[in-house]
Amino acid sequence: MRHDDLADVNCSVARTWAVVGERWTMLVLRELFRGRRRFEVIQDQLGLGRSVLTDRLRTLVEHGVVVREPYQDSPRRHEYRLTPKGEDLYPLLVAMIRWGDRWSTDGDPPVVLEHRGCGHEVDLRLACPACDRDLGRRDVTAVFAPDAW
Amino acid sequence: MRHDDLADVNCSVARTWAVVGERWTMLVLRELFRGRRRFEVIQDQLGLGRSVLTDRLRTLVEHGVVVREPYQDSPRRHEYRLTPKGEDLYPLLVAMIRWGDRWSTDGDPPVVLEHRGCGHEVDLRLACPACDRDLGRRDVTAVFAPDAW
DNA sequence: CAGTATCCTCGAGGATACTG
DNA sequence: CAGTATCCTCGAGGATACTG
Repeated sequence: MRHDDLADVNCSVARTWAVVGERWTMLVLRELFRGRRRFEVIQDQLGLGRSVLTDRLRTLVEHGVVVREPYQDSPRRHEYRLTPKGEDLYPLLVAMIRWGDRWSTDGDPPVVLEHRGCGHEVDLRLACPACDRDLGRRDVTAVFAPDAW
Repeated sequence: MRHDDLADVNCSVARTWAVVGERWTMLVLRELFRGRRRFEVIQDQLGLGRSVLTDRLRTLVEHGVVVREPYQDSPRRHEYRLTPKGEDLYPLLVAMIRWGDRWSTDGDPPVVLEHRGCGHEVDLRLACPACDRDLGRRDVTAVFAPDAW
């Protein structure tokens, strides 16, 4: 199965993977969440190939996760910003950061996500909006559609 | 940068990516979370190459995410199960499923995660354990270590 | 600065046959 | 059943030069 074919599969994991699963994509998104919006800044920070960055950004724009907008004329310059669909990837990014922080073996975590002001480390929780209760993994059932992969 | 080099970088996103970022890995984990533990079952379900599955499982074992355990003798057979470190990837999987469900354009979502019994769709929330409050993205500050990438 | 174009290499993964 | 071994192809990404 090719990478692009993942988008056509009836599986939420695979479809999300089709958008964010290519190499560098999550790192590019990390930069965008940090507020970095310029091609050159992101390329400098990550050190990936220029043509790769061009491709990743174009893919993100195609999927509606990022918009490319001019911020000056003559010469025309563009910047990249997250759409609401892109902002909604924040929990996914947080899940990755939290897991990496929790299980990386050596020393201090590279980044801590703090509740602004309060200073405590934020948590990611499974909850039921109806019962207004936190849930564990065993409290959750996955209900598959008949044609789900 | 090669895939394996991501593990050595001081970035929680990159380190997590070093474990789960290869193609098929998240799908293999999905199968394990569904309770499928046999090589043949997973290979049949996903249709990936046998040698690829061998490699992905070995990598997961090396990272301590999965254990390989005998479940019968003569002939010796093994099965794969998540360790606590692996179980802790559940929020990441849920984040992917929720995003895919929310933003995939066509028709019914392939899978819905329900609160067992209650039947409502579960939610993934950012919270502060100290204040016991739900947080939005703007309530969170990322504090980077001096040598963070 | 913000890209695009081109070239090159290496590795990823599919297919298949084989083993205990 | 649960893998390993081998072969082959294609694509991913690095490096570099070029453009407006």
